[in-house]
Amino acid sequence: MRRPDARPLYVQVEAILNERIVSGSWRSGQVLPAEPELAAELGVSAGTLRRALAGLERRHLIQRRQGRGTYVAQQTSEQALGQFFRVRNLAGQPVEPETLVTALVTGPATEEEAARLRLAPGEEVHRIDRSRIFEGEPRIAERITLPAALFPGFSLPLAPEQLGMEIYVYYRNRHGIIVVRSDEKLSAIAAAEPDSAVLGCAIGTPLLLIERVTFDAAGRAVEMRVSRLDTRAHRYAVEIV
Amino acid sequence: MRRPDARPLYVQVEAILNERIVSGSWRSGQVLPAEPELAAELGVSAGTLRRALAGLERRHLIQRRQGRGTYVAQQTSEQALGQFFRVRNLAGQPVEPETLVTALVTGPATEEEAARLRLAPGEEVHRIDRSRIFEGEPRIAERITLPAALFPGFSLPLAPEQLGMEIYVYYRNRHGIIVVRSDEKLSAIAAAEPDSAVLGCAIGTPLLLIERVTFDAAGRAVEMRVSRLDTRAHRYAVEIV
DNA sequence: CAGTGGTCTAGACCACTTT
DNA sequence: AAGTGGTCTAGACCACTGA
Repeated sequence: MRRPDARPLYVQVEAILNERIVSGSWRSGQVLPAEPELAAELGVSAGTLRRALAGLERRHLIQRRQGRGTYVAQQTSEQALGQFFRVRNLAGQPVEPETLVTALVTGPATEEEAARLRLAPGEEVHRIDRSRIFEGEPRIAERITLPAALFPGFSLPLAPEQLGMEIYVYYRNRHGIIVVRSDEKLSAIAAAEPDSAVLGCAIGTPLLLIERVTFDAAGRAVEMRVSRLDTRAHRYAVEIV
Repeated sequence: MRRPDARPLYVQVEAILNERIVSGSWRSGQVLPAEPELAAELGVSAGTLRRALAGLERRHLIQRRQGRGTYVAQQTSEQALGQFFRVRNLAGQPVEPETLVTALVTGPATEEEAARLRLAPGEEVHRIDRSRIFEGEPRIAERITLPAALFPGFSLPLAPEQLGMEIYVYYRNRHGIIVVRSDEKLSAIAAAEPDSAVLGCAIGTPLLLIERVTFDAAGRAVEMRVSRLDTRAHRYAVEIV
């Protein structure tokens, strides 16, 4: 293989395969060609291909299973990937909260949303407000903002109470959006009026504020999420993962 | 090489090298034997050895430099490793605070310290209280607890105001303590009296609380750190790294 | 059983650093 | 120039999966 490109071969191969996944040539859940076959097609040795695949696996873009094959990653649930903090109980077990979607609207991005998501002023976004409920008690108030251009038709099937976030994950898989990185910012704030209503806490209660922007394998900002956590009870531990 | 051990060879090799670093056979900053030499000594191929070295490098236990050699990792400053959150200003630049050590005492571990650090009841610990100062304003109040057994003679040169934490890093390197992992717990609390005095904020101000236990390459709990961050100003972003 | 990914080896050559 | 780690190849064999 001629190499005017200065990057190592395995890096180039990784980029090629990354592109196939991101562009949708290879769909979520699809099985890749066997290693010798792929190596022949790309004109590299098996070892070089394997090194590229290892990189993709480390970034959770593919899943390799001995004896079965290599698959494009599927993000079937929120805890698989794209969830960057986790709540555990004091025994150390992960706790899965219920989710209640309280609003789902589409409109032009605010100034802050546009800046964080790198959108042009006035571009449309979908906004999802939801609360997350632990043992019957709402502990997290959350707003998710998505660029409408990346999730076409997203807001049409409006039935927030029932659907939870399944459609969101579905759209992500359909549109080649595979989350690989997020920028996070932490702080503590006092609960204001709307938060206190959702979380059932007094105004002024200290809340853990997590502001997160998430990027996909193509480098696009695909989600902005602002979470307010009521950690009063100290029955749970919040960790960043 | 005979293999009653079920683990892959490269995993075994990695464990052997890990042990040499942890036990102090290879000191911090020391250069390792060249790859062909090491491979011959261990009776494995160069490829297998390189795979083991890659694992150690991923865990930051060694540093490889093309043309020069492979070195045991050196944790010369706190930001190198062993610091698990980072403060940035709004331009995204990392901000390095000043450090003021306010107390340095040695005594028996509290119940909580013993539990977190996995110590027997009554074992001695060193306790360091310090505040971290950004642009002249104290923003973090922090207590570091170290098992005295791992840091012998640590408290002897008592000059808290001047020394900062250099001695601590020095001791870590000397005693084969290389930090590789930490458990973290996040929450928000209201500032109590002592915090408000250190941080110069009103009682009740929301503070970001980070409780962290750090482990070294040998799996020992080597540090417990409780940090209270005043994020009021919102001139900084806190991220977990 | 055939087909897959996982391990391990041996050797050639390249790129970087220091003497 | 000599020595180091980095890349790339080719091929043998092992371990797992599913028909």
